[in-house]
Amino acid sequence: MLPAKYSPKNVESEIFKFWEDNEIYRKVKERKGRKFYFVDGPPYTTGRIHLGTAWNKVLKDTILRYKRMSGFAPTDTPGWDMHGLPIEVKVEQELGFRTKRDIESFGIDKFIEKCMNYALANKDAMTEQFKNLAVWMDWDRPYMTIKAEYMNAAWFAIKRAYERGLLERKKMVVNWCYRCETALADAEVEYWDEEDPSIYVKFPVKGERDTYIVIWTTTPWTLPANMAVAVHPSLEYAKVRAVKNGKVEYLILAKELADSVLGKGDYDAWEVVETYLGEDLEGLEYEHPLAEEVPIQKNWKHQVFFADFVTAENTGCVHIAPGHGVEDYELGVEKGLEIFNPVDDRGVYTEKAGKYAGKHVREANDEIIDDLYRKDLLLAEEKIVHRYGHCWRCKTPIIYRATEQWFIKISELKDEMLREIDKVKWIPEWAGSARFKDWVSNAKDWCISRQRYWGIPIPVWICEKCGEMKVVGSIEEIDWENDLDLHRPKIDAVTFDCKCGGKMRRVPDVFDVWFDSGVASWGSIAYPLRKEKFEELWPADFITEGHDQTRGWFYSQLGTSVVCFDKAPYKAVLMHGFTLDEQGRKMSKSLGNVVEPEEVVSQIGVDGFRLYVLYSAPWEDLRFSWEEARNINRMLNVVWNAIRFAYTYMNLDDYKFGEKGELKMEDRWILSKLESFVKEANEAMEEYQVHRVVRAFFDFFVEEFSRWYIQIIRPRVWEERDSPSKIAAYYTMFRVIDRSLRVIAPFAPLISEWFYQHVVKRFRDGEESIFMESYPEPEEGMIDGKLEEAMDIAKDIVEAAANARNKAKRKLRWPLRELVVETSSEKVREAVEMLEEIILSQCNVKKIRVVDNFEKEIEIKPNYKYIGPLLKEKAGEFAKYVASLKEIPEKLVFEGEELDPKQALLIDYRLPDGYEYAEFPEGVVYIYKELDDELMREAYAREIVRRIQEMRKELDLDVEEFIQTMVEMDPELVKGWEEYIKSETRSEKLTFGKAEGYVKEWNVEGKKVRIGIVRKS
RNA sequence: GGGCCCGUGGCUCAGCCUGGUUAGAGCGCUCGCCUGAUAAGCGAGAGGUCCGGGGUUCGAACCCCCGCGGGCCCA
Repeated sequence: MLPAKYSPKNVESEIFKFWEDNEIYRKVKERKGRKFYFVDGPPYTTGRIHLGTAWNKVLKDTILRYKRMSGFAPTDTPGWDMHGLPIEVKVEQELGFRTKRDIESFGIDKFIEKCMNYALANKDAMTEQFKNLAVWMDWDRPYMTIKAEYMNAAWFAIKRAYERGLLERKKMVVNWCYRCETALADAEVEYWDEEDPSIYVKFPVKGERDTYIVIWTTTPWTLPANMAVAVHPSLEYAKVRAVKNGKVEYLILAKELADSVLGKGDYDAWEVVETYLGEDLEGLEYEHPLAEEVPIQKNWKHQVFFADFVTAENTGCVHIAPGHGVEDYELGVEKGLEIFNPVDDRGVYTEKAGKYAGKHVREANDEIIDDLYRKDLLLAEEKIVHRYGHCWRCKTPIIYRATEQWFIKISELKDEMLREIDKVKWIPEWAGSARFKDWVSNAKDWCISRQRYWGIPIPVWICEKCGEMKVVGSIEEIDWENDLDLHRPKIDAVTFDCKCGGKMRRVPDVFDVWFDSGVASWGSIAYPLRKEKFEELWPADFITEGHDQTRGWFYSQLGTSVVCFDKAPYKAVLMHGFTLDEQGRKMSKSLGNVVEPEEVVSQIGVDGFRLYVLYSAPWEDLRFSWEEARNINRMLNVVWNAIRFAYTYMNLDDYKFGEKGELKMEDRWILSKLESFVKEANEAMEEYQVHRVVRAFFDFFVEEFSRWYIQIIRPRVWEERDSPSKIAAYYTMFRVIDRSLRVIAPFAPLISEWFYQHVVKRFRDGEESIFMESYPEPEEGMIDGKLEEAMDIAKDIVEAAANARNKAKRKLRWPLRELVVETSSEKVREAVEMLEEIILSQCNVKKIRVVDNFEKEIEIKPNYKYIGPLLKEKAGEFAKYVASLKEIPEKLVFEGEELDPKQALLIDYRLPDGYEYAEFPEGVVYIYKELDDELMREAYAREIVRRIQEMRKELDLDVEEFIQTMVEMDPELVKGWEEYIKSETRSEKLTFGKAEGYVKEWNVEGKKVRIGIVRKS
């Protein structure tokens, strides 16, 4: 016997042990197969996986298992993204560090060692978590971004970029984290709402008394670096005469914005005195508002320029600080302005900032506002809540700073990248054609340098003396001791001799970690250090990641790959969603709505978890719901019970698969459904539509197989040994179970393997593991569309009959004389003919009849509500006329007036006595609800049988055990059904008299009946 | 301001690409049933302006346009 209840824990522990003891994964992997190059998007080694990571790997595992069963030998190397700020930040926290200086004094070598140990430990912890989700990947041989052979792949890429003129060092305004003291890529900036000052500042126009240009900013701290003001050339500007406390000022700003801006200041009145276009303003000079506080500003000329990026918002005059804004910078370069940046790496003003030197920019805001106020240059001050960028790791608000950085010139590669996107198969299609293309179209040059420690060192050496630059494209060009020793600070000690006689030293930067993972498609197979695999496999056949990777891994990979090979590194991309909480919010620690994968697994098991996440469309976000998750488990339990049912009898009879017996209609039907299901699964998998397989599985196995097929064949399995009909049922059930399990095995590997070992291999020879079996392909010859359609109709009829019984209050246990199907459909007629036996037994009726028109009587009554107001006093006469009607007239003419019969008449159908009806899609079903004596006796017999069965159960008798039964009742009530009762209940003897043994008193339809049973030992 | 996705009973979602019976499922609810899969299982019923408005079409949840609401990303 199989366990009565599905216990995920027992199944899991047994199968995990079985796999391990027998090295099943290794054996499966050794099998030959067609190539399928899958590249694992490396999760960052944070130490714990979350729901989304778990979903991601389960999705990958399912596809890999499917591919293996389908004759492929997919690559399944897991990857780990191990460098970068997140780990540095963690280690810094552990050590209590606050700045880079803490690291330097601690020692970079020791710091790097800590980072490495931390990353390795996290990797191990996460590996265990993934293994516990039954993810089969090559865990003993992962690719790691910290390995020399991997770092080499990044060096190779940067050398290619250099050779193609796509590597550039330039001063550029970048996202800067002053806590981490490094540049950040756009992909590393997270946006959320932040409250900032919103100030309107008056810049005094040179040589014109009391005249000002009005600008607006949310970053007062950038004012010390102001170098210019920008206006839009074709926007209309105004000089406004404004009066405050009797004092007159002239303010220059966009005309259409004047009222709203002046309204914010304390002006008593204002009027436009002059207007001009933006282009007329060019060259207008002004004095820096903080020239006294920042004396260096006195050295430079400040004037108005025009620029197209200016919009009619705020004041229409934009404060330009080329050292602190991307557009500002570009304008600055164009106009030959000083790229003035008085802020250091830590976000602290340098000496150049005069009065503010030594202050942190975030703290300086208030002081600057005060100074402006004191100088009467502050027109208005407000607060604003707006989206502002933050460092993705330490959450510090970023600032923009002009610094020297290394860039990949994406701007020159964009067209090629966009072309490559079109060649990739995207699932869903819009992931590529819309979302990704949009990102790439707007991409700027990629800043790949970081002023940090824990990363792949940028392999650029520069001569101290002559500035000559050398880009190293292979680790073989330098000495390295072991594969983990290419990190800082060791690499910093490597120098080259320059032609000029000087020493070449490495630039101190490390790579953006997105560059690390960007080279995964060849780094993971150690190219170019080793060539064979690359030549055989590249590019990847398939990758899958979440939609956040649009600007992450999908992008970084495409960029590096186009640089190196002019080609996309992947052929197909499945973009999956995010896991959200039940309300559709992001899961986050601060909201306290985080659900851990382990928590889910402990409640519903690994297979339950996997099926749950694979149940909905992968590209949709997944709102996690406990209710839904448990629901999956209930369905799995039905699967369990269905297989257990089949097993019980097949096992009892020692069935061996092969014998087919005589297939009946229901057998042929479910076998047809099985092949339709297999077909659907294959088609869906080819499109990576995993959810369709899971849904089809539950539909088929729970709905069709368990709830319908097994229901129908139940009596057949307790026929005598060797009955051809019973053998046919066994054959059918086995085939269904065997093939269904193999279809669903990639999704629910543990329970499938368990059944394979305990059930499938009990009745036929098999492989050592279900994962050495092949994935079923549909045998289309067995699909019988007509039969499937007929069964749908039969189901509808049975359902309607149940409905009618409900109305007539006749339980299913009570047999009924007749079922009439009224229909005009030939298909229904054929279906009834074909499947009569099934309908009869499922409806528990003796006879079924199909008619075009059931002999019912109609009663026609006038609709007084309608005719009353129309016919007034003639209504009574009309009623008489209606009473004479025998059938519904097509035309209704009364007293020369034509009436619409549909409105004027109410039709009542009266069924002949004793009938009840219910509708079904193709007609109406009628049952005859009265029971004659003969039917009553059968009904009683069934009632008695049911109660004896329950008593057997209470005594915990074996299914096969015989008993003696005594019933205290009038034997006439079940006359003619004695043998039936005996055989159904395995009673050797049935007597009507004093009950002995285990005795119970029952109330059967109002009659007291005492039943006694004695077990036959 | 721009791009993308989503909006279907109380809840979670299929269906939409490829227009065509009376729009489905599960959960929940109400009422029943079954009892040799049984601390399970099954059925029926109630419950839907398929976000709104236009358009195309003989016909629109589905295709097109314009809105509204939510989410993500970008400015």
